[in-house]
Amino acid sequence: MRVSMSDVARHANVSMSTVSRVINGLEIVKPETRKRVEEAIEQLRYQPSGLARGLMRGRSELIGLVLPDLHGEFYSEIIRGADAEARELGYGLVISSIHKVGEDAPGPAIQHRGLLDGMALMVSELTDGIRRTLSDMPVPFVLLDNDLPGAPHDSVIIDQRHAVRKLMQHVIGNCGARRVIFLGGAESNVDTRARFGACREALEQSGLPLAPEDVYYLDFDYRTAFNLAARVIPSWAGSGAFVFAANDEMAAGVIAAASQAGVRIPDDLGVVGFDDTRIAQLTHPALTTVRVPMALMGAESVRLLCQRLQQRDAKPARVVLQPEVVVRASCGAANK
Amino acid sequence: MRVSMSDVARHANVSMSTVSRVINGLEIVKPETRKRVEEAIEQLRYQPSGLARGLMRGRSELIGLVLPDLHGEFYSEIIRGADAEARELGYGLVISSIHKVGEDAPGPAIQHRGLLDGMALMVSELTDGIRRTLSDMPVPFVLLDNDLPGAPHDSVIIDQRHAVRKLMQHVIGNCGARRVIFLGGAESNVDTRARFGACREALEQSGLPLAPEDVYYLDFDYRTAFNLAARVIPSWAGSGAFVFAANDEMAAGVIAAASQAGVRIPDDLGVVGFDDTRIAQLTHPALTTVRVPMALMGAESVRLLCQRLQQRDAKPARVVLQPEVVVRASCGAANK
DNA sequence: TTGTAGGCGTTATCAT
DNA sequence: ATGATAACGCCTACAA
Repeated sequence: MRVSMSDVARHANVSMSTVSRVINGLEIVKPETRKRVEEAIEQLRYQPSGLARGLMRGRSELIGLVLPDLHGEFYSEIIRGADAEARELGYGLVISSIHKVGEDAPGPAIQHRGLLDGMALMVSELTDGIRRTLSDMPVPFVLLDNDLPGAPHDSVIIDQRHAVRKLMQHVIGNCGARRVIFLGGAESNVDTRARFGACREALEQSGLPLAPEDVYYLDFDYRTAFNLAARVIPSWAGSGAFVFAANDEMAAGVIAAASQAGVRIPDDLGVVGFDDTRIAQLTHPALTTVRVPMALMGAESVRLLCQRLQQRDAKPARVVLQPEVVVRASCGAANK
Repeated sequence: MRVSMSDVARHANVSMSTVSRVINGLEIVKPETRKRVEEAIEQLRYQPSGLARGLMRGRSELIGLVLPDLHGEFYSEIIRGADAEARELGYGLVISSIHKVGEDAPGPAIQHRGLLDGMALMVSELTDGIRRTLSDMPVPFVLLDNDLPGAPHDSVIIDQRHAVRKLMQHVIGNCGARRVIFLGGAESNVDTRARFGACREALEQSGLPLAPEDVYYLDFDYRTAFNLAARVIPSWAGSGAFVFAANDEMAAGVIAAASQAGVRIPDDLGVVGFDDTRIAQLTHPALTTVRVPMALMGAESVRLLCQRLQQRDAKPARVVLQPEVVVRASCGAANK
C-alpha cells in the first residue's frame, strides 16, 4: 500500500473521517464534498487497506475452506459451491488442502494465519491430532461430511446410511443381488467407514452375507480398482454378484476391467458406485450410483459458517443433505 | 481475536517485544524467558492476529487466484497446482471465479479487498473493462494463459500455436486428414481464438481448405457438442474428415454422438481434442489430444507472483509452457 | 537480553 | 456535515 487515506484527505482538503465516510457510503456527506473526495481517490488510485480496515473492525471477511485434497471432481465441486455462496455473502474464500496432518502437524498452515474469520473443513480421517486441532480452534468452524461430538460446531453432512440402504434395497430387491463385494478407500477413511457400515447393516437386514474376503480396502482410485479387478474379476462374476464401490472412480475401474476381461456388466456382474460424478455417465454401461450434492455441500458449509459469524452463540446447527439413488444401466434394472 | 499479545506479555511477566520475538523465532531470547512465554501462549490459547501483523509488515502473505470459472477439471487442476506451490512458498491462496465481468463490473470482488499481496488471474475474454481493470491493478499480478501488451506483468502461457501445428501435422501427415472441422468455444474466447488461428494457419501451410461452414463456435461443453454432432455428423463423416475440437469435452461429445449415429471413429471420422483431461482416456476410442500442463500452470503462476513480490522491479517474466501431442486411437494413427 | 515507544492505515467516538 | 483523536494488535528501532 503506497497511498493512504490521509493522502486522499489532504488532496481533497478534508479530514480522514470524511474520506472514510465516503468510502463506506455513509449518506451524511455533502454531495459536493463527496465528489471532491471521489476525485481524489480516483486520481491517486487510492485503494483502502483491507488489513487496516480488518484490524479496526475485528474481522477480515475471509473464510477458509480446507479439504483433504484438491484432486478430482468431488472437491472441485465443493469449491465451486463454496465460492458461489461466499461471493454471495461478501466473503473471500481461502482454499487449502491438508497435505500431511498428524500429531506433529496439527493442521493446515492456514489456521495459523490468524487472518480468517472462520473455517469450513473436511477431514478424511479423525486422528487425535485433528481432534486436538479442532477442539482449540480459535475461530468458528463448520465440519463438512463429518461430525465431532464434544467440540461445539456446525456441520454439514450427507445421510450416507440412508443412501446406502436405499441403494442396497434397489440392488437386492430389484436386481436380484445375492452377493456383494465391497470396495472401499482406506480403512480409516470416514466415508469408507460410513459406507461400509451402512452396507453391512443393509445386507444383514436382508439376510445376505458379506464375506470378509469380499471386502477390499483400496484408495478411491480408478487405476487401483482396475488393477485389482483385472486380477480377480473372474472370481467375482456369477449370478447375483454385485460390486459396491465406495466411489464412482473405483466402480468405473471395475467396469473397464470387466470389459477387458470379457465379463459382461450387468449380466455377469452388477456394479454400483457412489457420488455421481461425471464419470458415472461415461462408463459402458452407465453407472448406477448415489448422487451426492457436492456443490451444495460447499455452499451450505459456507452459509452456515457466515451465519455463525453473525450469531456467534446460536446453538450448533447440523444440516443433513439427502443423497439420492440414480439408477442407470450397470445394475441391470434401469427400467424396473 | 480475544486475547492479544499484551495479555500474553502480562501473563509471562515480560514485555510485548519479548513475546513478539518468541513468536517470530528471534534467537536472542533467553531459553528460560522463551519457555515462560511459550507457556503463557499455550495457556491463554493465544493466536496472533494476522491482520495486525500484516498491517505492520505491509503484507498479508495472501495471494489471489482468479479464474473465469470453477467448473471442470481444467480449473480444478490449476487450483491444485497453485495450492501446492503457495503452501510451499508460505502463502495463502484466495480463490475466486469471475462471474460477470463487464464494463460495469470491472473485476472480481476480490480485487477490492485490498487484502492481497498480489494476484494470479486468468481471463477468458479480453474486454475493455478487463483491460482497464488490469491496467490499474493496485498489486502485482500475473496473467495466466494470456498476455497483455501494455501493462507490465508476468505471464504464464502455453504455446498453443506450436501445439496445434504439431497436432495438425500429425493429423494431416500421419492420418491422412483432408478436411478439418473446427469446434470452438465462444468466438471471443481467448483459447478459441488462439486454437482457431493456429489451426487455420497450419491448414494453409498444408494447402488444405478450412471451409467457413466447417467452423462452429459452441461453448466448450460436452452436451452442446453432442447435440450438434448428433444433428450433422453424417455430413461430416467421410474419407479424410477430422474434427478438431478446442477441448476434450467437446471432442468426447462428438465421439459419443458418432457412436450413437453409427459413424465409426476413426474410420469414418477422426476426432482430436485439446487439454488431455481425464475424459480423453475414457472415450471409445480414446482421444488423441494435446496435453496441457494444468497443474503446472497454476504452480508457475504462483511461483512467478511470489517471486515478483520479493523482487518488485525485476523485469517482467514470461514463462512459456510446452503442451505435447498425445496420440491415442481417435485419430486412427496410434501406431504410426 | 529485554523494555519503551512510535507508528502501520483504518474506523469509531466525540466534539464542533 | 465535518474534524480531531483514540483505539485496533502488532513490529521494530532504539534505549537500557
